Amino acid sequence: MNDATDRAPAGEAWPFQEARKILARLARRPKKEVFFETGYGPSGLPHIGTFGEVQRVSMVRQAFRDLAPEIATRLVAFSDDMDGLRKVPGNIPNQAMVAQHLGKPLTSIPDPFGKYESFGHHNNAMLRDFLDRFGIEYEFRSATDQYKRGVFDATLLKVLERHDEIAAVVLPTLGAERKETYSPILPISPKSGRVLQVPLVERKVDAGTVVFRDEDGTLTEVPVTGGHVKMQWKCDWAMRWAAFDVDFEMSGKDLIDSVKLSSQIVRVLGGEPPIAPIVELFLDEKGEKISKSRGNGLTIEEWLKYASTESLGMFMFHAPQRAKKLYFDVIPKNFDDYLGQLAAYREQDANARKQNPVWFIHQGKPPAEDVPVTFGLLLNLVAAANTDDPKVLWGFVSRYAPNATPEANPILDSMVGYAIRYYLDFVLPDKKHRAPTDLERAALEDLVKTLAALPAGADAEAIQNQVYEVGKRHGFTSLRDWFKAMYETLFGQSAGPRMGSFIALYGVPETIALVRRALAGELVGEAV
RNA sequence: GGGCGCGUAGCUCAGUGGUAGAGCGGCAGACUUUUAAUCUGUAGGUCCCGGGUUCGAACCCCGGCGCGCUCACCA
Repeated sequence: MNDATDRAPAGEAWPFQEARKILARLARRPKKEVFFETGYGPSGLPHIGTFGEVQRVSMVRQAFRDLAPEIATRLVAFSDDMDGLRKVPGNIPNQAMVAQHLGKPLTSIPDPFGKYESFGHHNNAMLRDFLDRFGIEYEFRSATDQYKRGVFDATLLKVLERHDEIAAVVLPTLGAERKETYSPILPISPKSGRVLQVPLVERKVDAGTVVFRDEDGTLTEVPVTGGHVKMQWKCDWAMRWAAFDVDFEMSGKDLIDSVKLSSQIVRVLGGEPPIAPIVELFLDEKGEKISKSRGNGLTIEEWLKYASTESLGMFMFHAPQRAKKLYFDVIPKNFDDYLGQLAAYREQDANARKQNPVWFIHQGKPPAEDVPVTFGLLLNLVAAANTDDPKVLWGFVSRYAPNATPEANPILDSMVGYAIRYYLDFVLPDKKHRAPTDLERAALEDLVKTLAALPAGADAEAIQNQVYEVGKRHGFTSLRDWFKAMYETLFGQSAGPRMGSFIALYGVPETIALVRRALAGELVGEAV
């Protein structure tokens, strides 16, 4: 139907390669709309892997829209909020209350935070807030809602009908103990509300019901439709694939076996598995898996504190099938890679642009801003300039890029903000002001007088000369020591900016005040 | 045990069949009447090993070696 599937140029960006697989799937199963799914477990808050998955899927969607603009697409963020709670998370309030509801669907447990209709609703809200921050276009669906509204009913009845075939697929993968009680259908107790992992006593295909022993031992019959049962999770996944006819869903390497199993199950249900690429996991600095509970690696909040969403997108774009270390040092590199690609984009033709990461990151519409300095340079600059004031930092930036302004260069302006946060968190804590020696004290007092005597509007060069003269007058063996003394007593660092430029930007009266504070001993021990 | 990934400069890594690269670090220099920054130049590789395919292989195939992750209970 579409010869696009036949031309997959070597070296083409991976989202296009995935999109072509979707086109091939469509050729086998023609339909009007393509369904992209990302799934979310109920436990825990969104993390960097969550973001990576949804952003990467968006990139494939972007490529697909380019290949087949006539076909509608839908990206569904699906929350498995009907899952029974197994253990109480350690990071929530009201643990005792939640503990009373173990085994129940998350949407049947009161919100321990007291804000939402249920714990599940709370987690869903967190997830949506999270996704909304990135401007990613998606549609949210709740498992509880979909089960109850009967969206899955037809497929659930098919599961009931083909129960034994599904069990035959799953059983060989289970341990001996679990085999005894296994059923892909988990009834929800009408009495306790808990999701039960119990053997089914009877399956009534015609009636669409199952019979099981409830927790109190009484034989109970419930329909498989309308949210009275929940599917065991691998089957749940497969059932969803079948019910929605999902075309594309990515997953981490830890789910390789689950993808295989669910693919088999979806075939039993008469469906076809989606294109389901496996991506590698994120590793920390030492090459170990990033885990929320261990708190290693980098969180998404940390990344976004020091760099932009787009730079994170750059990280996510590159080689998803490769394990990547995610720790602080990779941020500047990805930021600068992003800026480099953004600059290159403007010079590229239409074909080259579609291989450029920024085309995917910005959904085909990257900004046109010219960013004259790199993030790496800014990080150096902010440490050298020794300031947390954006105006001062901008002053230094202007020396490199005379025409840049915060208004005309919003990306650069945001970089200034990120650099300052970096300064506050990494540079400032290491600052240690020391008291001046007698020699230095005399020179600093001289500096105050000299600066005060300067004509109004003295430029950086003139100030620099005067600072230098002060050093000469006070017999430093090397003038290097004089400047070093100023950095150590005024800034708490052994290195600093060119003094003339700094004073011109920072202000002569302000500098005098700073020196006086150093002389009075007010800076010693500050900002540790 | 199964699966997946990785192995390229001192470090971190790009590089999917066509002259081995970048950043950082090193060294030398320029500029700045300090430093940092900036700029220029430069050194540094058995592309893990062995075979194969090819006119041509870091890249594709086969076989090794090494490192790491992951699954096997639950989701």
